[in-house]
Amino acid sequence: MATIYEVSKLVGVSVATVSRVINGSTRVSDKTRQKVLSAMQALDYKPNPIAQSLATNRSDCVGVLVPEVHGPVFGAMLSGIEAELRDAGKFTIFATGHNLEAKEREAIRFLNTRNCDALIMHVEALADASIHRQAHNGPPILIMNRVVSGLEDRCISLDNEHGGYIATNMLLEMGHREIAYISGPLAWGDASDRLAGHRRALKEHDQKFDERLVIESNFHEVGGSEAMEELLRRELPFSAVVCANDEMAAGAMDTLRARGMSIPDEVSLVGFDNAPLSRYLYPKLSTVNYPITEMGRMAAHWVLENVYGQSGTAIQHVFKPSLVMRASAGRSPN
Amino acid sequence: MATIYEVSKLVGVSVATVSRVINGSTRVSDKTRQKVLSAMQALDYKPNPIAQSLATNRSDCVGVLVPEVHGPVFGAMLSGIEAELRDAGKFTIFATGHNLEAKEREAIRFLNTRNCDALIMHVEALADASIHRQAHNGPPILIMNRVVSGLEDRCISLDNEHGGYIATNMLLEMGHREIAYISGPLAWGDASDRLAGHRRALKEHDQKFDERLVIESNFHEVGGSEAMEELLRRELPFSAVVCANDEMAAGAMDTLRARGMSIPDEVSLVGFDNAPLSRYLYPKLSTVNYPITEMGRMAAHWVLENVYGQSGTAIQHVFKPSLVMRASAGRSPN
DNA sequence: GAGTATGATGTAACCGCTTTCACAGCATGG
DNA sequence: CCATGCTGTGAAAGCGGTTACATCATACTC
Repeated sequence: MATIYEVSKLVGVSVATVSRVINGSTRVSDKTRQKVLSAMQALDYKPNPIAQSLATNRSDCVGVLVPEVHGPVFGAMLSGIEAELRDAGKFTIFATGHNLEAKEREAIRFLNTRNCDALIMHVEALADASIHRQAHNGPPILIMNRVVSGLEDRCISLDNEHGGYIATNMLLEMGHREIAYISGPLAWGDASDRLAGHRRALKEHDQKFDERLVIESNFHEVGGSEAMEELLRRELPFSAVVCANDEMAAGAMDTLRARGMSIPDEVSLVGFDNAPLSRYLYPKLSTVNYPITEMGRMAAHWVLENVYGQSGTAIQHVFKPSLVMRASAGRSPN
Repeated sequence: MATIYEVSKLVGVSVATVSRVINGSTRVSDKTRQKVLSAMQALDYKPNPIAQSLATNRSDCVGVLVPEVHGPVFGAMLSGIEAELRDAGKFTIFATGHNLEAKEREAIRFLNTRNCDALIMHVEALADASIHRQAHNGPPILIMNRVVSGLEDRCISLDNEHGGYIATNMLLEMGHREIAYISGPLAWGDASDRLAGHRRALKEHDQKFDERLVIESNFHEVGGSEAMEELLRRELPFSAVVCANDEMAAGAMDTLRARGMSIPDEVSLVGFDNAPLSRYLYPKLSTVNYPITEMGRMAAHWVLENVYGQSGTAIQHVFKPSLVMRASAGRSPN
């Protein structure tokens, strides 16, 4: 690889001048700039990004911390981030945290050693305090799907309460009255917000909330399946079930089918996330769309603006979910 | 951040000695090493990886080029690669190529500018010649899911022919005789290899191959759906269908259901990939497992061994797919 | 005990680029 | 005609490490 010295030698100027051309500094005469540019071309010169990083203390790398790479949500998020950053010539480097505090902490340390210019993180287990610490010591951070108080302007999240609301509201408007709810772990903000939305919808329709129709589960397929079994065991009437994510809805659907219950004729089912799997279920799952790819793009935008000083669109911190109607939810049989 | 100079000053040795301690060189006395280590600890010193890269001409970054991040296959692959590399302290940085030649080329150039120590790439559109060129000019490369002649030792791939064989073989052993086949684009090696396996199985069971029972489609759900419609339109008898991937099987399943045909009682269905969606379909899809995560891990292993000189397991270049029996395939009704 | 191999450490060049500061040359204004 | 202010450029000092080579004890050989 040619170096900046060879370019400067070929043109007969100093490396400083070549550097100025590379970085688009205005303080170079047009004639010199042209000569430098053609020399760069002739030598097929490309600045060494490592050396640039060392000199400028920037790495052009953005670290992304996700629970998992595969899986519907995070893959889509990474995808949005990468697309946006690459357009801007920045590199995405990622690590997985598996929703375990130790792993998340370790992943952050790992990314920190790389001198990332910014960190975009989706952490579940890490305490707010740790996030604050990272925010104050390390590079700028952006937090996905979580609102950390005191760092609201660093958070990009979904209005989960609204999502829970529109799911239940739709069912109510279709005539359902007894609506069961399979929740995620209520210690997690998104799960409890979704449930809160559900409760608000009930309240607005003057339906009283019955705790016995709520099962706290784990966001996994098997959990959804077991939760549905538990619901049936309780022998309370219900004509619809809201699941706090699509995977649990898939499990619930399995259980209902095993019992020979028809969806949506006997029981309507609504999921949350609009994950790819929701389209493959039978019947296709009505669900709440989680615009995770756009949220990823937005995160990248934030970084481009606030870290790399590129001006762009206004930042949207809170995204609104919307309903996706498919076959699994219908009018109440009553 | 503390630098190596501060450490050396605190201990009263030269930076060379500190560097030797960092890099585990043996030529340091135990006493000195201890002093240096505790000074490093005291100052919370971490070597600057950028500076190390500049000095050693290594970046500790491995570039990964995938068609997409989301989607079942590539997410899982990335996942395997990342897990393995991170354990070794190496960074994964990725770019997407979208199976378009221009994008793939551009992604490689992009990764090249980052001085990756190695490239792991899953490219579909790029011609063999371009791959050879990259192999000879850039950093070491590893090619996933494709066998490039002359670079066989740089390829990690699935025995697609075998996969096609076991799918059809299983159906034959269950008594099926007329077996239709929905293929991917035959211009792609994996698609044509799978079909070849199908034909070999037929031949070994003395069944003649009927071209009219084969539809070339596009690996997408809608394509599978349309292909199934076309098959039905041809009004040839068949009791089973092999689909060259799970997505097309999902589409085919939709069509069959829309026609009121029961699976597997009237038609058995087999997919390929063992993608997550295969478990969500109803009935759950019998399919051929594609051990993509392990293949990703293996790719990472190769890099660790051949680029970073870590010794490890033997490299397996060709992976064997295996059958995953679920509900969508049963005995022939005849 | 002189000669020599060996092991621990220091010196300084180097990796490729950025950036501060100095300075020459030239136009401007009084 | 001289002080002044710009412009374009170069010299050189970093950025934070690694490493070839030199140096100096020390241990070993005979």
